[in-house]
Order: sequence, then structure tokens, then C-alpha cells
Amino acid sequence: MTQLAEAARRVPLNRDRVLQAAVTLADEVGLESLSMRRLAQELGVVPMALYKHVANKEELLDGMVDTIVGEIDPPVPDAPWKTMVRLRVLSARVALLRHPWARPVIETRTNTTPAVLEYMDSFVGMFLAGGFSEDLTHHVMHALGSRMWGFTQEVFDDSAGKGAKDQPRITAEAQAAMARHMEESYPNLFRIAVAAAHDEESVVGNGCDDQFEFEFALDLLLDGFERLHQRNWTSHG
Amino acid sequence: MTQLAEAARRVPLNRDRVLQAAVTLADEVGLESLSMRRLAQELGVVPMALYKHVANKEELLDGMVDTIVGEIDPPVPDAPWKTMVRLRVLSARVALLRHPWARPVIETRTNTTPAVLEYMDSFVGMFLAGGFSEDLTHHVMHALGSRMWGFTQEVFDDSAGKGAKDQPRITAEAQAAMARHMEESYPNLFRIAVAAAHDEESVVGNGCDDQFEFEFALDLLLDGFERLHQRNWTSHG
DNA sequence: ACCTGAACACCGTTCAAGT
DNA sequence: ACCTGAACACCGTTCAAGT
Repeated sequence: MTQLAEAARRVPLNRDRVLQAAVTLADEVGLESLSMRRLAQELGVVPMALYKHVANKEELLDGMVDTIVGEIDPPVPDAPWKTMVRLRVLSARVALLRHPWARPVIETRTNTTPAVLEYMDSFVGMFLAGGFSEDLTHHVMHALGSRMWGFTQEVFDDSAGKGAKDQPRITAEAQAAMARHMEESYPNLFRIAVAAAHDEESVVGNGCDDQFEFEFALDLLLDGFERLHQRNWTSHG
Repeated sequence: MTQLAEAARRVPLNRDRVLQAAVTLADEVGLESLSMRRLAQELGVVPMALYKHVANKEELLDGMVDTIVGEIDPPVPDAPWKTMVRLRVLSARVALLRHPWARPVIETRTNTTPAVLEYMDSFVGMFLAGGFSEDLTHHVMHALGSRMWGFTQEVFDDSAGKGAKDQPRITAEAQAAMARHMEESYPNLFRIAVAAAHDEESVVGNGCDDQFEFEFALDLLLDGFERLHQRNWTSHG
């Protein structure tokens, strides 16, 4: 009886519910805490029950990526290729930024699911529709690379700035000592850090506008693509 | 006595030996099989012994990256910035390709070790020595991003081609059916795949020269950097 | 003071035993 | 035929007990 009631209350598990729960759980507790066991527990289900809807953890992660792909806006219609590509990449960026776990997961995928292939196909379509040759489109897609997903690995670690909230306030002397050490050991990094800090009134190593940097590199590439296209560039001679 | 002999035979463990062994083990068995326990076993040591030389697994991975950085050639002297940057990136690429586990490891590092900072500093130095402003150098470094390591995520999966060796020979009909499905579902991808297969006599989806693609994107960026530099580009107005 | 075996708190996945 | 508890073969790391 109680069991019956529970069974009725419990929405029957399906692939979509599993994936949705996985996305939400990863959003909340982070990728490193997303385990099959924990996910099962969250769904009020025995771990083994998940394996009915997902072959293994890898397939779960594949499915989670597909869910994110579904959150990316479709291409804006009736725009020149450059605008279309640009906007779609930036839309992907918005979706990806909502789910911090997505970047590392995408980077480690080895299977390309139909949803991901479809996403890539739409980019290829934008270039071809813009008059790009198949040859140029091919290489341009490679050059775009994972930037297609709206991210690039941030090599300057501003996670230091991110964690700064709960870091104890640092003494002025300690800060000066750190700066001195940096100037000695990494003189060139020091120079550009100082220059950046001067422009925006911000602390050393914390003055990077990720969005600006992303668009800077994206536009550099798009301009490069445009130039090659105008020149009728080909890879063979 | 036997114990004494063993102790004498056994080179005393130190950080370097641990890191070297970890690199070798990862090369041999892959990243997913590199565990503290397995590494200890390989060194003929109880797992806990590793924790004397490395705080935890994260620090082990940091150290492994440092080892790779040490394998990258120093900058070639007396060359224009573009050549210097280009050659150093390609040298990094050679080192990284020797260690397939390095890309994912670098991508997931959150700590920047001194060795990595030094590596970054040398790139900044090349741009500054080439007459780039601090401002432009800053953004250019961001745009270079993880390409500085000589890799980019390959979004076209040619791991299919890699695993093809042990895949059973596929019938002509199956291949045709696959092509038909691809043409229907991903018409644009199909177009560029066919064009690429036509150029080089290669199978669909297997005809990408990674090295060419890498240099294509790298040069596109370097040319873009050069153009901005010549224009005295600045980020503020 | 140093070293380490055993233990803790987890994993993903298999499988045989139950309904 | 379906479902699942227990078990397997691992993890990284802690800690107290031994030398």
C-alpha cells in the first residue's frame, strides 16, 4: 500500500529525467561530486536503476552535453555569415557560462553525439551559405575549434580573484613582497600586469575582462577568415 | 640482511623520481590508469610513501606538467618575434604530442606553477621585445590561449580513424548506408567531408592533417597580431 | 621522530539471487 | 522477465599504532 503510493507518486524514470537531474546536480554540487550513486540518491532510486537509461557514466556525460546544446539559441535568420557565426558562438557562451562543469566535460568527450554533429553542421552551413569554399570552410572550422562552444581555456588564472572573497585580507607588506617577487621572477608578465592594472583600476592579476578577451580573439579569427575568403584562398597551391 | 640489501638496491625516493615515474607510467598506461596506488606499486613502495614528496594527486599532476615544460626547447635567439613565437609553440607541440595525457591535464590545472609562469613569461617577453605595447601583448596572450601549448581541441573526431585499426572491416553497403545517413542528417558536414576526401585520397572523416590545421590557425592568429601591431592598436578607443 | 598497515569513505559496474 | 542487494575491484587520503 505504502509502496503503491510511493510508486504512484514517483514519476517513472526516463532518460530525460535522468539527464535533467544530472545537469541540475552538477550545477549545484560541481562535476567532481557528480557520481552515479549520488545522482541515483537524488532521484530516490537505487544506483543500478540508472543503468537502464544510460549505458554508463560516459554516456551520462554525453547526454548532459546534449542537454546544453539544446539551450543554445538557433542561428539568427537573414544575417551575413559573420554576424550569424558571431552571435551563435556568443549564445553558446551564455549557455556554457550557466554550467561551469560543461567546459571540462566537452573537452573530454570522445564520442560525438548526433546533437553535437548537428550543432557543428549548422556552423559549416553558415560558412557555405556565406560563399566559402568547402576547402576554406573545412580549415576555418578547425581554426574555430572549441571556440565554437563559446569558451577558451583561460591561461591567466583569475580563479585567484574568484577565491579572493574568502581569502583573508592581505597586508600591504605581503602584497609588496609578492609584487617584488613577481617582478624578479617574471619580469614580462609583471610589465603587462602593471599596465593592465593601470588602465582599469584593478588589482594585479585580476584585471581581465574575460568577455572582452573572448570576443577579441573571436573577431581576430573571423576577420582572418573574411580576408582569406575575399582572396579565394585554397589549401593546395 | 635481505632487507638491508633491498634498501641499498632501492634508490631513495625523491620528488623527481616520483614525477619521472608518474610521467612514464602515464605514457604507458594512460591517464585514467594513473593512480597513486599504482604509481607506488611501480616504484616498489607503499602508497603512503608518495605523500612524503607530493602533497596529493593534484600536486603530482602539477609536477608532471612541469616535467613536460622542461622538455620544450628554449626560444631560438636572434629571430623576429613572429618566428620565435611560432617555433616555440611548435616545439611545445612536439613535446605535448609525446605525452597524450598532457593536454587534458594542462586543461584541468587550476594552480599555475612557477615553471608554467616562466613559460608564459617568455612568450610575453617575445612580444614585448618585438615592439608590442603592454596592452596589445596582454590581449594577444589571451587570444593565443592554450594554443601556447601547441594544442587545440580537435572538434572533428579522428579518433574514429585511430581506432579503425582494430575495427572489423566494414562492408561496402554499410559504408554507403552511413554516408547516406550523414548526407541526410548533416548535409553541410557531408559536403566538406566529401571535398576533403576528394583532395587527399582518403576516407570520409579521416582526412584531416592535424599539423596542417594547427599551423593554419596559429598563422591566422599571428598574422592578425602583426596587423594590429602595425596599426598601433589599443583596447581603449 | 619517522614510517606504514589498516581503515575510512567513497567510486563505477557486475552479477547472481530473488520476485 | 524484470529488478536489485550485495559484492567486486578499485580509488585518494587519514590516522593511529608500531618502530
